[in-house]
Amino acid sequence: MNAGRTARERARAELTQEITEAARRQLAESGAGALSLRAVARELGMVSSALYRYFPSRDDLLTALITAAYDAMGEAAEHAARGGGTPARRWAATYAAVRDWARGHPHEYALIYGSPVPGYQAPPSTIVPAIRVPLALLAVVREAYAAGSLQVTGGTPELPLTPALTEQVRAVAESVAPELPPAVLNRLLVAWTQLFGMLSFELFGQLVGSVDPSDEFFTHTAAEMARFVGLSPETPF
Amino acid sequence: MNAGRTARERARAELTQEITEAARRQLAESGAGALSLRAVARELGMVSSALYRYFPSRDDLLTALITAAYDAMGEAAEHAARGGGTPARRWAATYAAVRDWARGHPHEYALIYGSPVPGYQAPPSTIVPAIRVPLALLAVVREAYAAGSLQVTGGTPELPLTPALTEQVRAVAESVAPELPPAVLNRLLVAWTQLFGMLSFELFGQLVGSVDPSDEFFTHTAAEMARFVGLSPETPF
DNA sequence: TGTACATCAGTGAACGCGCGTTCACTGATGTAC
DNA sequence: TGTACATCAGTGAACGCGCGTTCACTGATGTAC
Repeated sequence: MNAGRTARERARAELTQEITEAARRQLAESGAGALSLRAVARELGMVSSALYRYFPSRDDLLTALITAAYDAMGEAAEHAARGGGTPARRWAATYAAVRDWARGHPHEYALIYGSPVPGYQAPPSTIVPAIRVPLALLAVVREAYAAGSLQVTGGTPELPLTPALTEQVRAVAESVAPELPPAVLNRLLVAWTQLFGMLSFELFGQLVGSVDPSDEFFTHTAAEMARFVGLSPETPF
Repeated sequence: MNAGRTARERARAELTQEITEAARRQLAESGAGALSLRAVARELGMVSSALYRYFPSRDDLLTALITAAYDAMGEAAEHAARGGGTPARRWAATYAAVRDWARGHPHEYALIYGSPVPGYQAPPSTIVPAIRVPLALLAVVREAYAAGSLQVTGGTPELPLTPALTEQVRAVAESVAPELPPAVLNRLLVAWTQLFGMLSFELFGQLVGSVDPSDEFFTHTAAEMARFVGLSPETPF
């Protein structure tokens, strides 16, 4: 029987959760600058050394936060990508979901897409949550491709990939979308980097004085990028 | 005569320069985490309080660094944009110059394009240096447009801007390129955000496991984006 | 050219602060017989 | 079911560290007459 063991373990699991939550809250409210083991302990009414029962070091707490942030954004993206309508519509919805999450959680966004935290090295376990957003976009493209509605060169005459780039992109495709032509996956990578460049510029204040507020710019660019990767606005799914 | 005044003032100017340089060096070598008034003073063999004769606070030193970083990158971009060849070639050269600078100065890049520094608010004086890169790209496009070699919709069928977006973009155009159609400037904004999204992803480690190293991807995307804004690869300038 | 005074650069000590981490400890929870 | 022991959570004090900023000061550089 593990009822006894469970009591202690349940408490442990709960408190681990509470610590992560408090840290997330502090990150969300005051930014990475205010995030520290001691501050988290203070918020929970514990002594700072007690946290070491749950996280062996500050970096492990950071990893938990980073993972949680990627997962939250990834989930929002996946949910939107699974929504209804044409592929172009779902593509745009995914863009919007990512932006909404980012604007709602600017400090968490900065933690994962801003400057690397000094002295911190993200462990490999963060890779899987980190690619949920691009995989959600990829899923939309794959379904359009499977349905035969994808315009492989996105309406633009072909600009051929070099052999080396083709090889690199093919290696990526192998593990995530073997059926997709490299040119398509390459364009998806371009769109992916554009999306987060646009978002970072908006959130980090780089757009002040140009397209700010950037709702219109964002929506239009989402549509433009949908077509760039080959999702034609006219094609119903 | 101001020889006397000059002696003191020259010393002052020199030391101000030395402080900025030491700070820049420390930022470049150890990142923003290691940057502090005290560390800079230490490197110069001064006592930390002495720096207050030159910078009223840490934030003013930060501003000097941010301005210097923007200017260095902007100068590299402008130089490349003024180079020879077709507009598409100069466009690509500008992309390459920006990337080279960023890779050569990752911590300075992170300072200006990464997460905002906690508690720091950039003063308006940083705007002018901050837009040197996009203005360099814009200059290339403007010349192509003036020469009549610009394909206004970049080879793709038109995706019309909404009235609100047109208005916003036109307002930007007014101050930097009144003759350019909003659609063109809008695409330039897309390219601009893509460029820095791609760069940040490369430098901040987001591309690990996909197109990394990203030389090929970067070069190809530069060409693709040149066409996206309407610079046809075939058109000599 | 010389003297009296004002300006300024740099010193050194101190302020109050917060940080991550270690360590010996108390007391509660769980386990084995 | 009851007792003896082991495990674990949380405490509180302390470690050594670095930070930005203030302040009264010394001594050098510059200025006015």
